[in-house]
Amino acid sequence: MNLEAEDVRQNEGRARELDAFDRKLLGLLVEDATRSYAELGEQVGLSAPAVHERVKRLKRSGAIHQTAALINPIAVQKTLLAFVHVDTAGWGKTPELLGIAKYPEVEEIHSVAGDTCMLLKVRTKDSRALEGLLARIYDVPGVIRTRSYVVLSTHLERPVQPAITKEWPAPRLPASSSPATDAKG
Amino acid sequence: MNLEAEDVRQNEGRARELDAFDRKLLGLLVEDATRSYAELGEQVGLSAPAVHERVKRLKRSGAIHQTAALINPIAVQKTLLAFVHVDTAGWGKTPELLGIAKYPEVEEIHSVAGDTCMLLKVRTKDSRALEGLLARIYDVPGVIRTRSYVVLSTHLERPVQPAITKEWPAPRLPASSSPATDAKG
DNA sequence: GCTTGTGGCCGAATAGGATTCGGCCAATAT
DNA sequence: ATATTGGCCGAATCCTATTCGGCCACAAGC
Repeated sequence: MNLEAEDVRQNEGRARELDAFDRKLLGLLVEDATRSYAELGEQVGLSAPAVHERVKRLKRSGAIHQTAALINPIAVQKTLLAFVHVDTAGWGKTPELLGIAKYPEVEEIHSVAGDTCMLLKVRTKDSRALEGLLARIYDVPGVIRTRSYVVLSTHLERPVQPAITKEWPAPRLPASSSPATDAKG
Repeated sequence: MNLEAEDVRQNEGRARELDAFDRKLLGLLVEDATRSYAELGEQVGLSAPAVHERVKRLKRSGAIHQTAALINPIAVQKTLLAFVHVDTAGWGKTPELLGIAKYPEVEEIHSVAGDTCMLLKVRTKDSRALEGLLARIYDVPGVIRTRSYVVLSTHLERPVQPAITKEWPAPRLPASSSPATDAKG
């Protein structure tokens, strides 16, 4: 789908605040992006064209940056998940390390504060492959050491959720109240 | 052939090996699940109905377990990403901790091997909210301590990739000290 | 070797949802 | 009070998903 040349108004950053409708739509689409506009409209109380318009805007503004099929790691032979902490000598070694993004086993690369410099999420076929990947990481100049946390079992793994907890219960008090997750209209 | 049993056939675990077509389709769909079957077919060299059939099978078998809209955390006010390591007293404290999954800020919960018991990926509005969440975690009986790694910047973050590195390059040998193995001019 | 059964592909036809189009209404600016 | 803008709705259109026969290749059986 190409944009009309006439109105090249790229209001990319122009995303005005999301309202309750947008939040709900995001929630539904994160859960299942194959829903029809008609069904979405039914859920939130809008017509299909109105929903279409909003979703288009959410995509245009970047609020939705991708619609992806999430695949079962087991099905593609990736049975080992690990988080790897990487310590580097000095600072600014980041660009070097980014080269490992070319391996499809690497899913995340973050710079973190704390006693480690970079944090990786990697998913490999087996421990042998993890070893191979670690070897590549050590090959990067400036890498001092790594610490790997191999995942034994995953209890929860989901995409970014649009909902936000408004009120955090006061600690220490075994509160009997509900978590009070999201805002609604 | 019992036709009346058409769809009751839950060959969930029956996923026979994925062939090259399936792999390619998975790759394309992870990248962008909104592509039409016609386009997918063009890319991999099959007709639209054939692709449809395969994708349906991939979903049925669980290879594709969800089709989701991936949203920009900034757009939903979640600017803080952190990984939290949780140490618990004893073993089997897991079920208790799973209760925090009710907070939409919690994206992942894993049991890991290493010097920590559980590993969480959490995304909150700000450090204040992270504090609130940590408080909830500490409220869980058996939680000894936590260590949080706050992400300063994310360089890569993507869903599970179907591709697998077939051959890991041999690690580079430390240059000077190598004996007379195979070095030549 | 030849036949039968099965799985998977294709092109064509149908059904269903995405997208477009006017028109209407409310809130804001003039 | 009136003009303007943004956003919604129902109806119409267009495109894509989905279905339907039929064809072909491969494997097991005679």
